[in-house]
Amino acid sequence: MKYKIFLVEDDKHFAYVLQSFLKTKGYEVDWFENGEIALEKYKNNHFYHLMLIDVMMPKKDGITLVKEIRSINPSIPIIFITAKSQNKDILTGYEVGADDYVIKPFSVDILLARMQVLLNRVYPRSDTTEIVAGNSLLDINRNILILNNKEEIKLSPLELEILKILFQNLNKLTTKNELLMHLYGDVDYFKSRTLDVYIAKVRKWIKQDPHLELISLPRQGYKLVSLK
Amino acid sequence: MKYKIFLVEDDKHFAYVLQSFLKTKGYEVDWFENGEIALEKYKNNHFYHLMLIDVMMPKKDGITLVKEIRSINPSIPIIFITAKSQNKDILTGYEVGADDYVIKPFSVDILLARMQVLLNRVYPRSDTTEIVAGNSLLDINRNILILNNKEEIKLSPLELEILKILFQNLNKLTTKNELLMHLYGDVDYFKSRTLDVYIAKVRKWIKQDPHLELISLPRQGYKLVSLK
DNA sequence: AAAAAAAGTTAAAAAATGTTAAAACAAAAA
DNA sequence: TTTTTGTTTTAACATTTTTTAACTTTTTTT
Repeated sequence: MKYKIFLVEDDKHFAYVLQSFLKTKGYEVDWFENGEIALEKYKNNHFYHLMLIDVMMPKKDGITLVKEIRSINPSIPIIFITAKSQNKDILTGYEVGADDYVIKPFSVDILLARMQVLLNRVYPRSDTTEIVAGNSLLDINRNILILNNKEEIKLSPLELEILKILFQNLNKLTTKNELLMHLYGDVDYFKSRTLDVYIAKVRKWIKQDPHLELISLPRQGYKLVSLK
Repeated sequence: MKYKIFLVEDDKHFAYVLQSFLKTKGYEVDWFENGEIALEKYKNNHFYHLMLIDVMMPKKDGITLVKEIRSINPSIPIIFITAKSQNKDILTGYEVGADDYVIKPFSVDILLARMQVLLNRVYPRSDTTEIVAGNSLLDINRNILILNNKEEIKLSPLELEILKILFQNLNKLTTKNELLMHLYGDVDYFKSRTLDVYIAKVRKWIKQDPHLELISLPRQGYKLVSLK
C-alpha cells in the first residue's frame, strides 16, 4: 500500500524534482502551489499519510497553514521544508505542531530517511508475521495457511496457535506439554485429547504439501519436518 | 508523570549541562559515560521513555550501541546527538534505527522541541481526531467513516467507539472484554451479544475497503488488519 | 503375547459468535 | 403531547469453533 504525501511548495521547479524523486521511491504525491489552495484541497480530502510543507509562500504561509490544519487534524504527520534556519523559526515550526523541520538545501536521502522514521512511528507495520515452510506459508496476521502457494485455509485461533508453534519449531521437536501450556496454561486429560483432535485436523492439511510432513513421536511430541 | 531519559555521552561537562537543563524541564535523566556501561545498565533496567546517545565515544561507539539496543527493544525512541554532520553519518544513524539526529552544537530548546514531538508520537495523548487505516479514514470529530476515500458513513456513538478502538489497535488484537469494558464499564451476556450485532454491522463496511479486513478470533476478540 | 496406556480418527454435543429482523428505548420534530 | 426518527437491545435462527465421547490403532509395559 502506497503512502500518500501532501506537498505544499511554491517553487515549481523544486516541487517537481522532489515530487519525481518521491514517486520513484514509491510514494503518491499531490502537489499544491500555496497555502490557500492547499487548505482548500485538504478540506475536501483528508486522506493523506504525511505532509511536506514549505514555510515561505505567497497567499498563505506554511506556519499559518499548519496552524489551520492542526485545528482540523491534530495528528497527521507534518514536516516543514524550508530555507529559514534561524533557531527562532525552527522553534515556531515545532510550536505550531510540526513533527520535523528540514532545512534547505537538504539531501533528498535525508528527507526520505526522516519521512520513513515518522511514517513508521505513526503507522506501525505489524511485525513480521509470515513463516515459510516447505511449499507453504503461515500468515499469522491474517490467520491463514497457504498450501502449495495456492489454497488458502482460514484458521481458527486454536488451529493458528498450533501451527504457529509447529512452524516456528520447524525440524525441531515440539513437546505436547509445550503446546498445551502455550494454548491453555495448564495440562489435563481433556485438553490433551482436544489437542489430539486438532493435530489430526492439521495433519490433513500438512499432508497436501509434498515438502512437509508432521511426524508424531509418541510420548514426546510432534515434529514438523520440511522435505527436500 | 515524569519521562525518564537515558543519556549516553562521554563529554562529562556537556553531559552535566544537558542533564541539568532537562531536569529543570521536568525530565528524569540517567547519565552513562560510554556505550559499554550504557548497554550493561540498560540490560538491567529497561524502564526509559527516550534515549539520547552520542555517536563518538570510547569503548563502544553510539552506532554499535544503538544496533544492540534495537535488537533488545525495536521501539524505544532514540535521538543521536553528535558533532558528525556528514550526510553519510546521518544516514547511518537513521539506518541503525534512530528516530532523530541532532547535530552539535545545537540549541537545547531545539533538542527539547524534538524530544517532545517524538515523545508525543510514541506516548500519544488521546486527542487524535482522524485515524487512517488501509484506504479508509475514521473522522472522530465528525463521526464519519470514509471508505475508499469516497463513501461517507455516518456513525452512531456505539459504532464510532467500536471503530475507534479497532482503528487505534490496527493490526493488534482487541479483546472482546476490552471493548465491552470501554463501552459499558462491565461485561454481561446481553452486552456481549449487542457487541456481536455491531461487529456484524461494522464488518460489512470494512469489507468494502480491499486494504482492510476485520478478523474474528473466537474466544479472544477482533483484529483489524491492513493488507499489503 | 496380552494388558495397559497413549494417540489417531470420526462424529456428536456444547459453546461461542454471526446474522437478520423485530422490539424497546430515547431524542428531536411536529 | 404525539409523532417521527434514529439508536440500542433482545430474540431467533445459522454457522463456526471447541470440547467431549466413542471407537480404532499404535506403542509401551508387563
